Amino acid sequence: VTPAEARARARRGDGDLLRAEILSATRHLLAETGDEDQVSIRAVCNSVGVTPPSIYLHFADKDALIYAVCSDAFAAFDEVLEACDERTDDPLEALQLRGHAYVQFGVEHPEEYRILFMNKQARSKEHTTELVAGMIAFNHLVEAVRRAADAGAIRPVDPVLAATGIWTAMHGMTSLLISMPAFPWPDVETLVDHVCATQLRGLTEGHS
Amino acid sequence: VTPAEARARARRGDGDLLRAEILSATRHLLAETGDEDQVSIRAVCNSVGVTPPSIYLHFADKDALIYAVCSDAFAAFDEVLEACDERTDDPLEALQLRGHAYVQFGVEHPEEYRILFMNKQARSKEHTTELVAGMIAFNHLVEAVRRAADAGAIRPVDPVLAATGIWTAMHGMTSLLISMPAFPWPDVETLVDHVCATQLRGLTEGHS
DNA sequence: TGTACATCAGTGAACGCGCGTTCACTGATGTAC
DNA sequence: TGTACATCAGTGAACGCGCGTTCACTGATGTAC
Repeated sequence: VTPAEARARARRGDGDLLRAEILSATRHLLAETGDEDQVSIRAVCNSVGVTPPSIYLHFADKDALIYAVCSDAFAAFDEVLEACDERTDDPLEALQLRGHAYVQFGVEHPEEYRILFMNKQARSKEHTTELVAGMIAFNHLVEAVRRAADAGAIRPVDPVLAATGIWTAMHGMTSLLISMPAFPWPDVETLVDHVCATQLRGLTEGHS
Repeated sequence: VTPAEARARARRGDGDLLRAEILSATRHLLAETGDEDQVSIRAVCNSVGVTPPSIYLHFADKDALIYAVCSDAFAAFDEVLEACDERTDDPLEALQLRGHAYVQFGVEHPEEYRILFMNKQARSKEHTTELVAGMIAFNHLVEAVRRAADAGAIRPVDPVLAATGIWTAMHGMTSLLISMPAFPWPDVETLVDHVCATQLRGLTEGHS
């Protein structure tokens, strides 16, 4: 990736520069290889142009490195989703926009998405922190659903249950698009439109 | 697991007995550890009470072993889903039953489900075969949707698109229940009911 | 202005580990004569 | 009925690999006097 030689040693107070470079290289490796298993300490070092032990000057261990990447990704994800609320005044349309943005983010950052949501087991110690970040994003969706319910746009269902349903439906498309690229998918936009529309129609039916 | 000593060498024509034992041990290891990465050739051998090279008398390589397990799981999965059609005459209820059965299978066989649908990359050469098995199961769902449409139970949507939507919605619940056990899930039955009902109501709306 | 010294950002080499796989073999089982 | 032999189910030991991590170190950078 990055030529392994380019890097010069940082100046005295600038040790943290390497930290940023390591994070960026890890992100790029994840995106390029599309496989968390290929993102080894050694591969990251090689791409930064540095030796393995130097990682440990900046991260406690490999988990801490991966976690830092994911935590950034989670924040970016939540930001993208929250931005949807600014793009419309119609709470129903806002939910639809969120759906599209969700799937799009996953498809564009498949390996980060995989780590965030398709991970096996927990990322041990940091697990709780990661879950908290996830709960914040999830609660934003619950609020968006509540706004739709308050506006009378959908039936007065339990917003948490409805949000869970919407989330799982969006995740289903996203994760399968990532995992099974060989499946004869319909056009992605068409699929997302259909699922969002069906989901929202199902939440609206019997009402206004 | 199985005591590593119990096994006696097979009789002359009974070499295939070991094959069955290996498959069964692999399945149990997957279920118990809940982690494909922990299912190594060595772990399987240890659990069967046999040495590593003997695996290669029965399987070309590790991929072939894992593939054999998955292929069995896929067949069992499809069978469970198809059985739902026998349990009712109402095509809409049949779809609902399929949904419940789908999620239940995944939750009860998380690691097989993970390998079948949450796998990273393809399982190389066998990939095509696996995809074919998946397509057969998927086409069964398409037919179930078509029956519902023909009976007038849902709007005359494109059955492939509708089936894809249903599949992704069921997969979304299943895979997240597997990946994120720490999330404060609502009662699983309630969730599945809600998502199935919403999905089907969305497909019915505007129609009878 | 010059020099001794502490600090800091990294390095080089090695550790132990478990993995999939291969190779030459062993020894019980059944068969041919 | 007895024995030589081919076959088959497995073994024991080793291979090379890449991994995360640790340890003692180096040498440039800045600071104190």
